[in-house]
This record gives sequence, structure tokens and C-alpha cells, in this order.
Amino acid sequence: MKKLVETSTEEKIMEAAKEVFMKYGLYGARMQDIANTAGINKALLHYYFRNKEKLFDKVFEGALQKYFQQMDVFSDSSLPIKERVFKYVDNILLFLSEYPQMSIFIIKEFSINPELFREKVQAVKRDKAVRLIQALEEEMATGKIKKIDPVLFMINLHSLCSYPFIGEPLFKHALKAQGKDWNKDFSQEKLNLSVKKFVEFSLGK
Amino acid sequence: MKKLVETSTEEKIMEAAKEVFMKYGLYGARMQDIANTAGINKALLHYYFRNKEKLFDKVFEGALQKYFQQMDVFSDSSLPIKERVFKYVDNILLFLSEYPQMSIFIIKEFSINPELFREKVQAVKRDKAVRLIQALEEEMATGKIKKIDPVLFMINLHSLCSYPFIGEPLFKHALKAQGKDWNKDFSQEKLNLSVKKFVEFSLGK
DNA sequence: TTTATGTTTAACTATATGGTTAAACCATTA
DNA sequence: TAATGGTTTAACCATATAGTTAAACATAAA
Repeated sequence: MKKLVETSTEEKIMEAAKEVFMKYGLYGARMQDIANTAGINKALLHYYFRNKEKLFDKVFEGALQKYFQQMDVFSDSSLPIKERVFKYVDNILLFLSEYPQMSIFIIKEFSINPELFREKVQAVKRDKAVRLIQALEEEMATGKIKKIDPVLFMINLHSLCSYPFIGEPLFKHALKAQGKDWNKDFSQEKLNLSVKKFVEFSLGK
Repeated sequence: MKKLVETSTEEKIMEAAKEVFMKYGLYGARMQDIANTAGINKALLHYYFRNKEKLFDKVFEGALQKYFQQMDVFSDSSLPIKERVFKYVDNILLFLSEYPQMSIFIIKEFSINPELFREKVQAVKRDKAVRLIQALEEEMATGKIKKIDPVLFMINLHSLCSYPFIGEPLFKHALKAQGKDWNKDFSQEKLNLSVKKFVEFSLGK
């Protein structure tokens, strides 16, 4: 029973830390805020994770892991690249529904402190992200897909998937002010179809 | 001469504040950091702008103004909507080249403190953002463009324009790790063409 | 040169924040 | 029941940070 309670507290802290760090970043986040969110005493944070940086490290590491895990499908050479991209779209949209601020969190913290996290990002990301580019180049060479700029395609793909979740609060506000309803006008399914149409348009012969 | 020096200092502060607030947000930014960036004494910040919130307000207000100004073109009813969108793409990409973090700055601060900025955002944004949607609906009704989901189109458009600048640091890192060169693989011109191709594909009959 | 006025700074204050400590609080076991 | 050991808390401490103040500085006018 002891062990269970322990894990539960640690998990509560991690969940709260994730939430607060994602919202405010390493500099903007307050330990007291994290403690309040987790519903525990501030000293407990230091009991489980020595200090702010260590706690942030854990959160950031986990975020990287989960985020780039979504790109594993790019390496599945049993599928044609278009199918891999389709699968990726399914994965990432589902993932971002749960953590809408994940992309921007990773990008921001990495830009603020590149030297501190370069190795960590490197280690987790490895070549997962660029596998997509390599696969695109291969299928272009064999004439299976259209000749396109693979880097630009990768950027566009990430843009279409990530930004809707990042910008949701503002989009919501803009629509509401005009009597429209975000929840009626936007859905993960619509976005999914729309992105895949773009992929089809870009790659399909 | 006095007046000139004054303006120059105030401007130096505003520039520095913009930079630091965009990087760290209201909570994460430090007045000392802003003072250092501006190359002045911290007390001067309070001399020109009473406190942190007031300074932030000025910066945020200016950011809103400039950002939504780019969307004025959506209201130019002398042009067909596709032309308006093309012009918007030109505008916003140029603007984001200068302030790559502008979209995310506005979104983040607005989400963190919606009640504080709702009116300000409302006042500046007005219906600029949704004018695009209205215009799309009009031209769909008259059969000038394809029948599409206008809200989804708006989201995709913003995604394709904003995210490349937001994610640049990470993209850069990903490509460099694979021996590729961001500056060779990405350019504003390429992106411009690519976005317009998407617009053509989405609206064009 | 002197005075007046606006600008800039160093030194300071009060509070917020990250982090520590010692005591209290369980649950398990001897 | 008493002892043990991990968990949790209130009360601290040291430092960082937003904001203030009084004095120094500079410039223009008298």
C-alpha cells in the first residue's frame, strides 16, 4: 500500500508539473503553483524531485519521448510513404487532442535553452523526423510519388497538424465573437480528412 | 535634443520589452532582463512605464495592432477572395519574417489571461479575422469558388503561414543533425508559393 | 554662471520564490 | 504495544525580483 500511495503522489506531481510547465515554461512556472495544482505541500516537490530543474527535466524528457514516438511510423518500410503519413496524421492528431500545447512547449523550451537540451533532443529525436524526408526522396526517385520539395512538405504537414491545437483559444474567441460555435465548426475528424486531402494533393500522382 | 533622447530611450525599452516578453511571456520575463537588453538602468523602466503590467500592456497592444493589421486586406471587396488571400499571404509572411514568434505570443498570452485581454483583443481584432470566412461564404454562394469548409480553410491558412516560423528552431536542428541546411532548404519565397498552391487547390474551380 | 527641468543612476525596500529542516504523521512489523 | 521507516507538513532561510527614492547628471533658459 505504501508503494501505491507513493506512485500516486509522484504521478500527481508529474501531471501538475506537466500542466504548469506547458502553460508558463521553465522560467514562468512557479513551484508553489505546481504544488497547488497537485494538491500537495510544496516541500513534497523537493522530496520527490530535488529541485525545479530536475522536475522540469523529467517533464521535458517525457514530453520529447511521447512526441517523437508518434513519428516512429515514418520508419515502417513495409508501407508506402503515403500510408505512413496517413498513419502519422491519425497518431499525432489523437496525441495532440490530449496535449494540445505539446509541440509549442517543446519548440519554445528548446529555443530558449538549446545548449542545455541539444543532446537530449538529439537522443530522442534521432533521425525520426527526417526519416520522412528520406522516404519521400526514395519514392520520388522510383517515381511512386510526385516530385516535391520534401522539406517543405514536412513543414507543411507539421503546420497543418499542430497549429490548429495551438491556436484553438484564439480561433474559438474569433468565432464566438461572430456568433459561430467552434465546437460545431471544428473537429478532429474534419481536420484529419483535410490534412489527408492535402497529403493526397501533394504526393498523389 | 532632449525630446529626441527621450524617444530613443522609450523606443529602446519597447524593443527590448518586445523581445523579452515574446521569449518568456508576461510571467517568465524579468524586468532586469529587459533593462539589460535595452542597455539601461532598471529604474528607467519604471520611469517610462510605471510597472511591469503597464509595459506589457503596451507591448501586447502594439503586437495585436500590427498582427491583425495584416488581415485588413480581407475586407477589400474590390478584389475576388482568392486575390485577397494571396495578398494576405504576402503580407503575413513578410511580417512574420520580422517577428517570427508573433502569432504564438498573442495566442499564449491570450490563453493564459483571457479575461484580462478579451476586450483588447476584441477591440483590435473586431471582425477582421472572420471577414475571410464571410467573403468565402459569399463567393461560394455565387459559385465563384469551390464549396469548402470556410472555418477549416481559415485554420489551415493560418497554420501554413505561422507554424514554419514558430517551429524554425526545431526544424533547423532536425535538418542540421542530418547534414542538411535549413537556409538552403527553406525560404520565404518557397513557402509563399507553396501556400498559394494550397489556396489554389482549395478554392480554385 | 546660475537656475530649472527633465533624465538617469545607485542604493534601497518589501515581497515572492526556490529550497531546507525538523517535527508530525502514518502504516507496517517485531 | 513499541519501534521502524517512509511520507507529509509547517515553519524557516536565502536569494531574486518588482518597485521606490534620493541624489547625480545633463541640457536649455534666464
